Amino acid sequence: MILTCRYAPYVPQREPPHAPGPGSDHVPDNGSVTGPKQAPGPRADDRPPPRHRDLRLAVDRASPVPLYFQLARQLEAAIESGTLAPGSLLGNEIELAARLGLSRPTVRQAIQSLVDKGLLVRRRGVGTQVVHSHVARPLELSSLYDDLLAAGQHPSTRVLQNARGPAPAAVAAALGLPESCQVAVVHRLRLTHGEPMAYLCNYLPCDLLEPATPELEATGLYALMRHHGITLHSAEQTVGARAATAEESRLLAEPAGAALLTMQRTTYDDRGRAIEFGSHLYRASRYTFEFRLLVRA
Amino acid sequence: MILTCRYAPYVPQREPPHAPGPGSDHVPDNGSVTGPKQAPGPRADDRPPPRHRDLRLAVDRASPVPLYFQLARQLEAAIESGTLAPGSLLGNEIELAARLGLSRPTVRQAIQSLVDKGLLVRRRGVGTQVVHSHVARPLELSSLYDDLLAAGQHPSTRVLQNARGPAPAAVAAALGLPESCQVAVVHRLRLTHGEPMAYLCNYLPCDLLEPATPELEATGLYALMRHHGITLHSAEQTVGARAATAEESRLLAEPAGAALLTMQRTTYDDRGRAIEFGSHLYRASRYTFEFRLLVRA
DNA sequence: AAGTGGTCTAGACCACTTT
DNA sequence: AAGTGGTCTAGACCACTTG
Repeated sequence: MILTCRYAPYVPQREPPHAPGPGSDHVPDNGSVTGPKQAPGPRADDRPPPRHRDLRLAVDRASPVPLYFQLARQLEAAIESGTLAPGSLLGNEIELAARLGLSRPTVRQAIQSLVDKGLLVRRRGVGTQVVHSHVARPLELSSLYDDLLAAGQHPSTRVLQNARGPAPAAVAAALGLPESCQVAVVHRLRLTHGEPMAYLCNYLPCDLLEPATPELEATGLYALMRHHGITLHSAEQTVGARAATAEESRLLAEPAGAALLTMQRTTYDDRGRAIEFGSHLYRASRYTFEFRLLVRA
Repeated sequence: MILTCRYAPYVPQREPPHAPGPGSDHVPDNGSVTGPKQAPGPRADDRPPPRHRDLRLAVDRASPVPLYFQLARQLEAAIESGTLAPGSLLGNEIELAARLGLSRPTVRQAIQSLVDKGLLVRRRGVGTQVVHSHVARPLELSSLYDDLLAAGQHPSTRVLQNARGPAPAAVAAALGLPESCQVAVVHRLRLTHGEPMAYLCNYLPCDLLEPATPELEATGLYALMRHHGITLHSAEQTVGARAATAEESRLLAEPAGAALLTMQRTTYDDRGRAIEFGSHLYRASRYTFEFRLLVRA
């Protein structure tokens, strides 16, 4: 997962016509007292980076996969495998294009997609190089959903409630529905290895989808919605923390008043309709939320 | 802020040559029991969307600002102001290009940047339309850093410790430094309106920067690093929750054992060097973390 | 069948960085 | 001065959606 903070393409020096000059692209400021989870590679130094002209690259024009995407995948694989070492230069775009028999814009599109992923860095007058620390991979795959369904976690779902009812005011507002409109109300307990992990309350407009309990127990809500032909587009999330109530601590098998990680989310489809509002509680003792933040200067 | 979950461009139907087909692009599955913060616009229906050919657009070729960026800004302004109503179609790219005297790729670049921001949606065979709910704006600006420094919050910083010391094992690992290497250790209390808000512990390689206490009290750590010529590139963050220790609750003026929001972060510069590790504690009673998630199908 | 976006080409000029 | 990425053009063909 990539959290892009702000957009601001290169702009020549005279005239600062819009906000995003240097000094306005922030990454949040954080910190406390526990340890990180893994060591990146050895510390990078400032030796002149090696060049790579001998990379084996080839595209298949008969394939239905877009050329730029084929190239991007090969470069990504080379970076992951270490063939393209961190810090090495990619060789200029024109040469790369010539070697592959592609046009420069196509090569640029491939490279740009990797820059967007944080695997490459482009510097004008210098070249394109592989980011030194390649910690990108593990984090790309991590997400709350993946964490819950991850291999070896043996996730399961217990449906506590699945009914139709009037939307609470806050939910109606989030979904853009009239007050007290009927919605599908789903309360679930998500377990891993049979242990409770999260308590999930979701609300869905009932003209869109009323999930069946067996479906809910067999899969995640999003997979279910996709299966019903809904195209997810975006979501707005708020993460916080609070102490568990008596009932919550009972449900989640936590001590009374334990710290819980909270998340509220409104999800939209590709037409911009709100299709779901969720209010979730995670056991902080077993759960964290990881992501990667990219600063686009 | 935009959290992009996964990349996978359009791929023709035969042959699923790589992972990201439908069904592999997930948004995390969340939820709990409080209310959302604001109502989006009225619920979108399925009326045929209006067309917009009468939008006033013009680019200035004498300006140093890239043409695609000028266009993107104008479109964004039109969306925000409501001139381009949610759901309205943009008119096809060719026509738009002709009207502006631009080439199609340039217009596409402008549109793509707004699609990346989540303001527009493109559908093949249909057209480009404005996302129905335009809640994007407020969330774009929100970030932990912005929240703390936001207008009206009167943020301030109290430096509790600013010294050089050996890196704890976990910190050394995160920064890619040898065990017990000397690092700059900074402990700060961040206040808003004179009230404690967060307790921030940061570690920096001392060959990079040793911040002066007055600097730390006058500004944020990132602004300070940028001021010293460091180019931020990316960060990896982990968000969680736990109960406060006795000392933490005292520092943050919270009751004993209160739930705190935790965040750990490693920041990298544009050469991939780890330039900072932070471990932060936020008062959950006053602080949440908001972001937007875009699903790229 | 018509209209849309998705991809691709083969050039071009400019701005920035380094030597 | 040389080399790099940043931007831009004017076309082209294809795949998908809708009527």
